[in-house]
Amino acid sequence: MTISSEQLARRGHTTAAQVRKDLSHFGSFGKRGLGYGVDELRDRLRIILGLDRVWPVILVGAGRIGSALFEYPDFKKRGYDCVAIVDTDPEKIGEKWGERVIQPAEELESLIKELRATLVILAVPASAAQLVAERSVNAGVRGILNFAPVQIQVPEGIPVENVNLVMELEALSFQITRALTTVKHRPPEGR
Amino acid sequence: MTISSEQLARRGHTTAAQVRKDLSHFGSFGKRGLGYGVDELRDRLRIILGLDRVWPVILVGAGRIGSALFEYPDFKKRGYDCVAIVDTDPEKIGEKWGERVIQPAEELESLIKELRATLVILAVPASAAQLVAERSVNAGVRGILNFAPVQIQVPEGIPVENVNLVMELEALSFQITRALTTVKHRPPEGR
DNA sequence: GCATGTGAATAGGTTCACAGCC
DNA sequence: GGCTGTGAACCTATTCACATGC
Repeated sequence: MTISSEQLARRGHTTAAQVRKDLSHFGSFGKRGLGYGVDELRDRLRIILGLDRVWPVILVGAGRIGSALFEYPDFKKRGYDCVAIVDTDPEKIGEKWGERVIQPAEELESLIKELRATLVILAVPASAAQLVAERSVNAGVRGILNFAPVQIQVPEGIPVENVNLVMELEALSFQITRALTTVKHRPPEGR
Repeated sequence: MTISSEQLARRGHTTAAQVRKDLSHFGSFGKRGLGYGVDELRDRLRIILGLDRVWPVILVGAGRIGSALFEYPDFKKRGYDCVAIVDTDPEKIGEKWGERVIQPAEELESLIKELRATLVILAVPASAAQLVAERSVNAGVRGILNFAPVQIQVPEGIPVENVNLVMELEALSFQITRALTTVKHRPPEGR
């Protein structure tokens, strides 16, 4: 089974040249005249993305966002293993989510170390995010997925990905507003 | 109260020159020798982002992601008004979330038209996302925030923002993996 | 004097177009 | 013949550096 850069481009809303350039950056694993072997491509990308191993993740914050994430269907399938959940709320501590029992937030550092967690998901209020991030990094975490609507400060070399609902909506309102303000289809100039 | 491009840059993890260039793209509203008036800057950005009006939003899917979004604290504050919630699950239809009653998904088109909704949030399974998107656009929606882990196809001119937990985690694993593979601090060459 | 706003210089990313290989 | 891989051309974005105006 094989797929061409052209077909990949259509699926990803991009161009064939772009697909080829991007892939070539990591080596050349297509077959000229044929395309890319789907299985080989999948396996190569798995390795490039670091998905050829299991990443132990700790979820901080057992609120609604936390539970939505925990239930996310592909989470485990894609190589991420939620090894612990912590929260500050005494009401929630001890509660069982699937296999996992919600633990007190004070345990964060020891859990990170014991379970060798490499990633944390911050599903906490904005006011708590910075402190939790610092504690996590000090305990040895290598990357942070931040759902709190604040820009957290971490040492260089620790990647942070931010997900912020309001900013996504703002991106939409901006584009819609701009479309209204701008000439619809600036005609190709001349001739 | 005034703030300099330098200060803004530090907060946004960027550079002063970048901040100035970006803002200058929309006009020049700083004071030389002083910086930017915080209030004026806020107001200008509100207008640029289209936040000087209320955007009626319909939430499609009353599962965990949907409820997390609905509870999101800044949602309303920032000018987004969730005017309706729909779901296909008969168990959920009729349930009350705050002021709103969950409505049957068949009503989607009529709700969009009646309530003049401009944005929809797709918090539905991947298998349903494309159809819901098409129905929404046909009914007049102007932008889509998609939480389903599929790339949806929409007519040109309809902005779509995607939020995909697994892809965010993959971005982290990629960066961590690459840091391990790459020279830590390629020394400045020469001398 | 100080920080903006902006051309000029630079770097980075995308598209073109075609040689190379299946 | 068909599609990849890749230099070269092109285009866009970032950085520099300084004239401008408070």
